[in-house]
Amino acid sequence: MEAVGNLSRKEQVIRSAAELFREKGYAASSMRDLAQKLGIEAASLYSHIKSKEEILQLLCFDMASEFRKSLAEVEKKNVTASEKLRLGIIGHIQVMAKDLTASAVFMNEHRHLSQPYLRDFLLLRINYINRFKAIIEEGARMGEFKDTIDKKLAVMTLFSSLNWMPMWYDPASKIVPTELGHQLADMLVNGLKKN
Amino acid sequence: MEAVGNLSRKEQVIRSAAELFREKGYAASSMRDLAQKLGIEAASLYSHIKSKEEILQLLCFDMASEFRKSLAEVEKKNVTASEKLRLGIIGHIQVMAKDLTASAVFMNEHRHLSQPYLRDFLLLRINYINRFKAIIEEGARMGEFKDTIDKKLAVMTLFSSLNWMPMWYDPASKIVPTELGHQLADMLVNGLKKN
DNA sequence: TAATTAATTAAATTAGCCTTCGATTTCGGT
DNA sequence: ACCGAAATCGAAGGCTAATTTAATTAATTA
Repeated sequence: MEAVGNLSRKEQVIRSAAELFREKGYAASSMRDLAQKLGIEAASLYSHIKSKEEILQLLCFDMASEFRKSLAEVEKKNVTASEKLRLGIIGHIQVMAKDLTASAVFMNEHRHLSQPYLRDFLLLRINYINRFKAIIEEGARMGEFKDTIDKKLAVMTLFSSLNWMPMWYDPASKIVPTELGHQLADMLVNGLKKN
Repeated sequence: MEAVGNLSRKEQVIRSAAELFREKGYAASSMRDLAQKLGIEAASLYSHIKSKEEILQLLCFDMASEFRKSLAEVEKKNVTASEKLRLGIIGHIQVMAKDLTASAVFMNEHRHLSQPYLRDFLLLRINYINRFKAIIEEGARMGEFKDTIDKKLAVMTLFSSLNWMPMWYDPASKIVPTELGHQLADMLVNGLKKN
């Protein structure tokens, strides 16, 4: 078997699993459900993946890697904190938009990872959040943002807004991801700005 | 048995279940887990509740009812759209703060309701969202808010921010729910305002 | 064509699940 | 001390779960 058509069989399995996990949740999704989606028997899945959880691991850590790449690019730039925040938000949205299904799984199902994967995942996540928090703190120091606002509250509100996007955004909608990113950045960054 | 101490046995069951569902998710929580939390056998639970799902129903619809009550109060007031939105946000936060555990379950686990409960739940929810959307549209009409912003985007961003609060807010924190509501309302309403 | 590899399957394993049932214990009120 | 209701339990029924194993078919390579 080679990478026929577009997707290898393994990739097909993972993609179908992502859809299933998003719809029903990881714990409520059975390997039989998944097999049925692909028109094969549950046992056949195990030629392509090691376990149900391996699928979840691949989905979660691949998304995490994309997010980190995007943020690293933004951090390099030499711009104001407001602008850096804007770019970070737009980047985050674009990464999600590339795979809304995996994004939804990443966000809602990561807790079903077993140790030590769960711990690793949460460490990546807290690191990502803290880097956004650092940008907000810089903005406050530089006088761009109000300093009356609690920084943890600000960054958590930001991520809440971003992370729920895959739940309601319709890729067939008139508003394209880039435009969505800009509007979101407008709302969220302006909410932080002075005056 | 009467309403001894503070909580009836049934209320204890429901409260413990809420904690369990929040931690592990509904599908991954077993009735044995729940029984163990209470120091009894799984079979004993069925003297207090009809089924596992009944617990979820009670949690979800009780929260829904609280949210609706809060919003109805706000809608009565004769104030600007901005102020109405602020009050709506603060009310929503306060309802959640009264029971963070149930709020988290309400938000993340409602999809495991079976029909027709799921349908009813979603109808309540869309109604609630639309009433917030109406406030935002009023604000745009009255010139309080930018009209460049997509209304669906605005209201979804709002709810995303609000609904994730139970996931990160620490009730032992210095910032009290009322203050939290005010700060959140500041960030989110200012993000919508003109200029 | 023959050999090798990939993909699939049926069947079995092991384990857990929710729920029901009948019997038993607990306990406040009389 | 006794009654009745509430609470609990042990055992079992009936399912469904993830995964392993051994055997079979399909596809590719040489």
